[in-house]
Amino acid sequence: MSKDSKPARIETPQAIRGTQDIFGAPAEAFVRVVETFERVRKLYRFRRVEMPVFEKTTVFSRSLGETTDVVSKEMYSFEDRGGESLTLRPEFTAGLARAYITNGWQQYAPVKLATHGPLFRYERPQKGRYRQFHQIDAEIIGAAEPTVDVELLCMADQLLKELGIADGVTLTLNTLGDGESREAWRAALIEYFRAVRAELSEDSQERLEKNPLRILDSKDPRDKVFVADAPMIDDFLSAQAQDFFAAVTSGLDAAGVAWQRNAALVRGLDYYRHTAFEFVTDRLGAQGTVLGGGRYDGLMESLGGAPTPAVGWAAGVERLAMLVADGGGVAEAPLDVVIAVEDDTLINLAIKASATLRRAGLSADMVASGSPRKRFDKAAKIPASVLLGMSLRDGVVTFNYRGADVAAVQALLDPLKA
RNA sequence: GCGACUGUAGCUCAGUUGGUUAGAGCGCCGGUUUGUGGUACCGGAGGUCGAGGGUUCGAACCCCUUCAGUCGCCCCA
Repeated sequence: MSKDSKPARIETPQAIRGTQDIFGAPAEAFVRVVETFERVRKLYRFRRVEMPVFEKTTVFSRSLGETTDVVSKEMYSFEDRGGESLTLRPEFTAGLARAYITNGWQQYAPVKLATHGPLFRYERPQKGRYRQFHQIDAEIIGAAEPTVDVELLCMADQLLKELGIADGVTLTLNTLGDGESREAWRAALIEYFRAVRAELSEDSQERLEKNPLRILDSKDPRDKVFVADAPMIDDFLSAQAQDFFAAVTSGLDAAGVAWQRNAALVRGLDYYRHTAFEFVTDRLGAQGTVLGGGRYDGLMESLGGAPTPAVGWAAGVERLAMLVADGGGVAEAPLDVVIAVEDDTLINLAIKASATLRRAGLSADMVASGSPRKRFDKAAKIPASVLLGMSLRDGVVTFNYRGADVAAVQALLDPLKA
């Protein structure tokens, strides 16, 4: 096309902020995470669920609490043509709870569920945080026993080990107690921090009103001074709550799952009870949590269902994939055979050879473009077990094999020359 | 929403106190070695220096605005 007849240049649309196009080694790491999750989840007999990526907004707003920042600013909500407010799912749990209720999954209770896929949050992107991101998710719904908390954590622990990233990751564990324990603790915390209010950071002064438990994991040194001596949940636990937590920790010990107590680990939402946990690392910058979850016995009621105990966790696939990639990574699988087509008259023969190899279960690719004399060198740069140069010499089709163990390939392809 | 840093070729990046026609490596295209060869050599295409405005005789470089990216804060279901 001449310069004169070139059409006016169209501006290429940009990708949406916070979305990613994953390709090559990072994509391999991504599927490694998902495939490992699928394998491990079957070992624990978690049942696969496929869920819609959007729900009525109320599914999330009721479960999260109408007034929180999370609901008001950080969800992708829109109206459909009928004027109904819909939201791209920002988490799995609420949708699974809705499905449990609307589909009558009580009949399967206690039921172990596993799913994975994209989630959407309207946030400023940074390392390990995207607007469209992906999680793997496991929930056990309809069981109140600490045994299932242990099983769920055990599965998470095995997953991280099988991904080969357990070394730099530690399980931090806490209990929020039952409803009364939690309320008593919360009241004590408010009283304690109110007394020193003026000396807290600006952010924490606001947290005192909106979300006092969050002061406990403030990063500001002005807050940390007081956090160290803040009331601990342990002083407010009922006997039953103590027993529950003891059963979880002793179960983890029995399963050989290492854990660390973190008395400052909290959840912002009111429906969380008892077990709360995060697997954390210092290798991902500010985003230290690799996998997190807890027991949410109060959630079902907030969606209009019968009181139903449940516990679950979710983990960011991108964050796990980054750890997998940092720890040696995952290369794209090398080819079995690469064919350099050094003469254009041999292209159909090469196509036939490729098809033969692939039908025999061998991966094959061919280099058939550009200067014929450079194709061999180009093919030689592609990692493959066998390199086959196809050329025409004095009118004779010549196959030249290089690499380790060419015999099997030769046996398949040499007959094609005739 | 706030802050810091960064935008130069398809990719990774140079580019001096502002001064001729903006460079390198890799990649891509073509050629040389008439060859059993992952090496080497020669040549070529490809850039409105993110965009817009300003200062200046002159801007990739200085100033303003804007867009985008990265990292952090807030938030973290």
